[in-house]
Amino acid sequence: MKKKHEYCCPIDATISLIGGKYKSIILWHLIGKILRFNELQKLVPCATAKMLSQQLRELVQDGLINKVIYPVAPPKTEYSLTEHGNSLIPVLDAMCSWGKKIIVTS
Amino acid sequence: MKKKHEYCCPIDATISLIGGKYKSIILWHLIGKILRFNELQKLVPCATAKMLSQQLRELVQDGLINKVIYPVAPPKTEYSLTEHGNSLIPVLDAMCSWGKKIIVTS
DNA sequence: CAGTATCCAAATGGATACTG
DNA sequence: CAGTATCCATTTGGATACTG
Repeated sequence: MKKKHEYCCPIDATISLIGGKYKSIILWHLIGKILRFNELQKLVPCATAKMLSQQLRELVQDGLINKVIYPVAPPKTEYSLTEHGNSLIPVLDAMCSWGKKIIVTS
Repeated sequence: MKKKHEYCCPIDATISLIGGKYKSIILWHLIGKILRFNELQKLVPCATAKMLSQQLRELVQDGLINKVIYPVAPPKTEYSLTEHGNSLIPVLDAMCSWGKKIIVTS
């Protein structure tokens, strides 16, 4: 997902940030919500814990989501969309609408 | 890009069809156009010929693009969006708009 | 022109076990 | 709870050479 060279087009830029296998799914679940790690695990059952934490880490690095760690026992973390992440909502909505159509069709 | 299990959400379904590294870029270039293989190669320089033909084949299989082979010498083929492919335009547009924004910002 | 074949390197992803 | 570490299998992707 990281590219050092220049993008060949705007779509390329978008894909390089949200093209990860589970990234758009994670972002979609975070729209208007604050979720903890195990809540995301339940919502994205197709991703293993390893994959989930990896993708979350990259999304944090790319400034699309916030991660807040509460220094309590047992550990508690919360993930939410940043402003930048919120700007993706139109993209996620379009993907979701199209996905719904092909699910009922198939 | 093929999944036998059920999708965990609509976004998942969309990703499984257009989540390939170059698929959305190819589709975007085909909006309102009919392009030949070598034209697509120039437009998507980040993809090798192998990758391009592979992704095109999958897109044809998934019913998103048409491939027309003209029985002439030298060989000539043309790729275009199907009706189903056209229904993706809102998704591609959203991805493109967002990509433009992050390119100027970065 | 429009690809395919082959070989190989790198990235991705899953299972299991473990930690603060 | 919220992860990380390790190992390993699969997938992806690039380079090069070749074909109808």
